[in-house]
Amino acid sequence: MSPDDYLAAAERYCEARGSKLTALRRQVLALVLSQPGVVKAYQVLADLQRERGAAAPPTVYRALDFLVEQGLLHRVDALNGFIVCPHFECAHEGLILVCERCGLVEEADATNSLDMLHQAAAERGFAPRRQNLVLTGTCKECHA
Amino acid sequence: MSPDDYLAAAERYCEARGSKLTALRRQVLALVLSQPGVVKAYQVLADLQRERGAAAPPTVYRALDFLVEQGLLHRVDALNGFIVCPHFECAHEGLILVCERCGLVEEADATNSLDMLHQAAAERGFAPRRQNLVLTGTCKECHA
DNA sequence: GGGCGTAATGTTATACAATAACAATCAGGT
DNA sequence: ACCTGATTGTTATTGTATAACATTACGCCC
Ligand SMILES: [Zn+2]
Ligand SMILES: [Zn+2]
Ligand SMILES: [Zn+2]
Ligand SMILES: [Zn+2]
Repeated sequence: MSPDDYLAAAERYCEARGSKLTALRRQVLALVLSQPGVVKAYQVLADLQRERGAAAPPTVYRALDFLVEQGLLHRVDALNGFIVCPHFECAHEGLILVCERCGLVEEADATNSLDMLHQAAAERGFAPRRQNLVLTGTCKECHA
Repeated sequence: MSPDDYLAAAERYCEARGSKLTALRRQVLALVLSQPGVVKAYQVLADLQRERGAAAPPTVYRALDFLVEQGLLHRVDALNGFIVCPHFECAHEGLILVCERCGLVEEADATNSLDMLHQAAAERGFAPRRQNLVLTGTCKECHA
């Protein structure tokens, strides 16, 4: 899906769920889309400053928080960064794979596998609400 | 296991695997042990400064990195913090449960469940080396 | 013991990440 | 026009982590 298509789909998605994808938020989303892999907040900030002239950290953090809230982005704690969710429409549980050789970051839809984890948590009386699962290793391309 | 017993076991463990648990590293480990739940680097730094008079961030970060490397601590990315591993002796895959009500952080040994995740990753040609898995929710005590 | 190489620690400075607090603006409803 | 709540702007600060280089401690060979 091209960035433009993604943006259009995101518009419709927010419209449908009653949240407002404002010009600023849309611009931030476009900036994230314009880069491959994981994107850092301060990188977005720098890009935004190039396009707008002035911007401060809260501006970009608020927009990123909104986008994560809507499910358009996922935050990757292990990297202090964000990735675009390729299938925000359908409810899903994310599993993030990080290649330590080439830096590739991809999202695997591992909904089934995660049931096991939730079960393991439930055995200890723990009720999970959200998750942040990262596997670090080597991707397909980088296998020695 | 008491902190003293833990420290003694850690000594033997490092000895056995040929790594050096120096006085500084041992002191940092003791400081982490002295606190419940998740511990932040700058908290350890403050404690260390109280005991030693002077210390800088690299000192505590290097010690923490060593302890994580040895498997005595786990880093919890989602919290920018560290927890003591209660069973560093046996190889295991960690799953960290974080209660958003009371702040409790515990480690569940979910080795079996994780096979599924690794399998999901393998299907994409990805070879996981290490992981950081966090579930956020409510613990047994905090269920409304 | 003296010299040597490596690992560990000390020191200073800086980079990177995130939020607090408050002001100004915008958009929709009455 | 007026009110209200959401969004954005602005300034300042706090928190997290590492770079770069100096110094010290330790094991080993001679
Ligand atoms: Zn996703
Ligand atoms: Zn790779
Ligand atoms: Zn553990
Ligand atoms: Zn709790």
